[in-house]
Amino acid sequence: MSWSRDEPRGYHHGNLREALIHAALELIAKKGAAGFTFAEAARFAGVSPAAPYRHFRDRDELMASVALRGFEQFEAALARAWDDGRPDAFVALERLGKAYLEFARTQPAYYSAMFEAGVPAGADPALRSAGDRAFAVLRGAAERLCATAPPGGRPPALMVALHIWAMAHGTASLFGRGDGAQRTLPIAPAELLEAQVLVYLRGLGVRATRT
Amino acid sequence: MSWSRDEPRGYHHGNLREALIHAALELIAKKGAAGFTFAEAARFAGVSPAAPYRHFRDRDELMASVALRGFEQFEAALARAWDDGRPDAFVALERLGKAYLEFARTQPAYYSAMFEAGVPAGADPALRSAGDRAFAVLRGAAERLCATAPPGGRPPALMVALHIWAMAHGTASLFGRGDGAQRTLPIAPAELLEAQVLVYLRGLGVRATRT
DNA sequence: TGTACATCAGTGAACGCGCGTTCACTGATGTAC
DNA sequence: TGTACATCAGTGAACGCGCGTTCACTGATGTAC
Repeated sequence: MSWSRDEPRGYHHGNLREALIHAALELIAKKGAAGFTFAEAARFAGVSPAAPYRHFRDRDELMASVALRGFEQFEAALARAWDDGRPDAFVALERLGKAYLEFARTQPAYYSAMFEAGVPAGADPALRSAGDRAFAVLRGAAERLCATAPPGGRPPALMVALHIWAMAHGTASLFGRGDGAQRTLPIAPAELLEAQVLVYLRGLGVRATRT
Repeated sequence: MSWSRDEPRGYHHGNLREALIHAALELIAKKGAAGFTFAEAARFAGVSPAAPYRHFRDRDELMASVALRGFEQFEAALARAWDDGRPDAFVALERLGKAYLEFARTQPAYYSAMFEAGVPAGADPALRSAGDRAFAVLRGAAERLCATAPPGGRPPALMVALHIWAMAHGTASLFGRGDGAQRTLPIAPAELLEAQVLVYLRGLGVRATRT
């Protein structure tokens, strides 16, 4: 980790924008999305309190950049897990669900910047489209699943995608966050989500090819 | 609304504790759980900044009281909707889902104090048990639903209750919050949740008696 | 290759502000007799 | 019924603090010639 202040550097930081985003992540992870200030991010990055203004209009813009970065990482993680539905859609979907929870658990700072910090999702077009791209992975998975249903009885893929999103997000934010303060369960969140999705798929009438 | 400062009053407020909780709600609703301060709550209630210390140790304790109150209201709303499973468990469950979303939509301040504001759910025993009582309504509903399944094929009620909670919470926090900043949908959140729960119940193998 | 200069990232000092918290106090309420 | 007194909710002034934001500045980088 080369973002903290102990690295020697010259007058110019070199990559302050990046460093501030990392500082924000670190601070959000440590103290929650609420307790993180512009000045503190500057201090963490080892620059004067005026320096961040060269890169972000204000705290909100920095927060939006964190959320944007988060959506990009999130999309990458989900796409990697989905792996274009290999070897089949059901196995891949299970990986997708696990990856969703894994992201929420290991990257709580990103996750709360994306979904909880009150960043206006619709306002910033870049942020919106990054969110859309992440959702597109779920959407693609839903389409593949729906295509396995008998013709005539195919559920609408968009609806299925939204349902899967709601199940994953609900499970993640109620039970699967990395930052403690959560309910304890007699079962791991990943298993809870997996069972839930299996029941749901059976209800949809698509057949899992798994044993 | 008799909690704001314009009401004349004597030296003693009479019900400052209550007024501060209402002030907190109002401010959370207006500016989010993050942007609400102890001093502002005092100002809103029309008392000096030192007065709240007679009733709450600090901002966190006030926040926890808001969450506690929220869980009580939430439990009442859910219990009212469930109405002990009348006329049958499936009709009552649909009402329950609608009531869940309705609460999240119309009481976003309570909802975020309960689930998002970082109030340590496990720490305060009163808070924890209020949360448990609210969950017990879902749990009871799940038991009634599971009882309609053929013996031998009954799913575990606790799991079903957690699944329903995750679906409702996921739908509410992604799509159904009253404070804007949310994704827009081609379908109302309540319908989305209803469809999701119906698919899920079919997957469980319990039969809806509805047409 | 060297020099002059434009650009711009980061400085550091300064400011006003509102917050959290404390303190000795004041005035209302209720209770003992 | 009236008086004395204990209790305690709320006052208001005060404090130190960190934040957000501005400003004229300084020093590093890179480019034109």
